[in-house]
Amino acid sequence: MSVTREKILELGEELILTKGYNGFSYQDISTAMGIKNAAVHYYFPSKETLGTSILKTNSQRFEEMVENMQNRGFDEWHQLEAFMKIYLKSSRENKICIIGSLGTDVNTLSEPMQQELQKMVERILSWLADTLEKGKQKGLFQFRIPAQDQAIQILSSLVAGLQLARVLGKQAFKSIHQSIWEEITPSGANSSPDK
Amino acid sequence: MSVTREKILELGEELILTKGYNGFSYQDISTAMGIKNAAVHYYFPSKETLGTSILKTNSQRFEEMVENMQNRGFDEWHQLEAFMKIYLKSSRENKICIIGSLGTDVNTLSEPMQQELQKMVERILSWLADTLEKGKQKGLFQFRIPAQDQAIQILSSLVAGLQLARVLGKQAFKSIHQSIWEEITPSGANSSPDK
DNA sequence: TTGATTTTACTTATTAGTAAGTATATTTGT
DNA sequence: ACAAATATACTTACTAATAAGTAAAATCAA
Repeated sequence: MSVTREKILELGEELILTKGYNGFSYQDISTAMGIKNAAVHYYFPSKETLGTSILKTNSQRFEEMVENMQNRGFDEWHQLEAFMKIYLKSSRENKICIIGSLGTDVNTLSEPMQQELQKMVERILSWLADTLEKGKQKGLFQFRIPAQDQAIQILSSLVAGLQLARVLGKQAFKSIHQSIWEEITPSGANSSPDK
Repeated sequence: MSVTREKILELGEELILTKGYNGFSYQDISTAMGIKNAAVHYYFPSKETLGTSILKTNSQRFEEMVENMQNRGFDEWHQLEAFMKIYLKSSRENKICIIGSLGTDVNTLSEPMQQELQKMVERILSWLADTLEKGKQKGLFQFRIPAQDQAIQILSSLVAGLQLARVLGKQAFKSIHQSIWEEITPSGANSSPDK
């Protein structure tokens, strides 16, 4: 597709992750790209269509990652590691997660955006629960509560971890990242999460 | 103080928790109260002063709650229960936590607001870590990681739990609430968190 | 009547969004 | 092959609405 369109999507996403959905405008995008705001409207007639497209792009990226990992035969441990690495990268870049960002603004979003967001979160959670369950059966993970609950628990920690880290400093996220890993990894053994 | 001022603070807080800081305007407040927007500016000359006041009110409320509980001789278990009940109430009312809300918008906030937010989060975390540590020594709680890390872990779960619940439904928060309690409560024993 | 409170009536800036025009490719009919 | 038609990718130049914020006048309460 158009390189301009892709750049707008990219920038729009970055703005959601740094300033929040209601904290950025088409002007932010157009001036950053050296184009006019009407050009942004050309590709995305309304902010809602942009927001929905950004959500769909995210879902697609997630789907591709999962498919790719499964094709390459990643075990559940390495799949979870890859998932958590996304959040580590966000922390490094001082960004939050799109779920946490839009979770704050959800009441101000259009129905289509709300539905797209819900679909995305449900899909991630179902993959996460599934991965945890399978990994547990293989002895890669340990946890006592139902896999679905453990999945919600982990996702929450990651999502708010990034938000807290922006207030308290990056160490806060590192602590959360480590705690998650220590909790579900069989007693202290295993190789460290980072290689 | 003035009842109008108090009402503005209350409404402003509610708007932050439902629509986000960048998702509400002075118009929202004034029309809801049946006054003119200039009247809101009379009490809070700028949105920043309103935001900062809301944060300070929150901190104060937290401080009063803690002091009150300690005066009444609440043990650590009941103190944590009371703290978590704040979040249960928010979930019931479909509100998120001010930390999560402003955590999303932090980059668009003025320095004074950012600092006030940081102070508040640090204070809550230090109380939580302290309460967890003391409770652990009394055998009320169990956990393996450092109390400070456990505190961050719990706060993150609560904060994002509310955000996820708004997308997925209230059951999501209940699951998180229960998971936290199950994790730090000595093996299944103890009375249920809700009475 | 004095001070606190609130309204009236603005301003300035920014927002999302649009209508109409333009330059450059790309396609199509002959 | 060449011109006409058309689609693509924008810009120019707006609008209507809303944002935060202000100055001055009016009202109210002691």
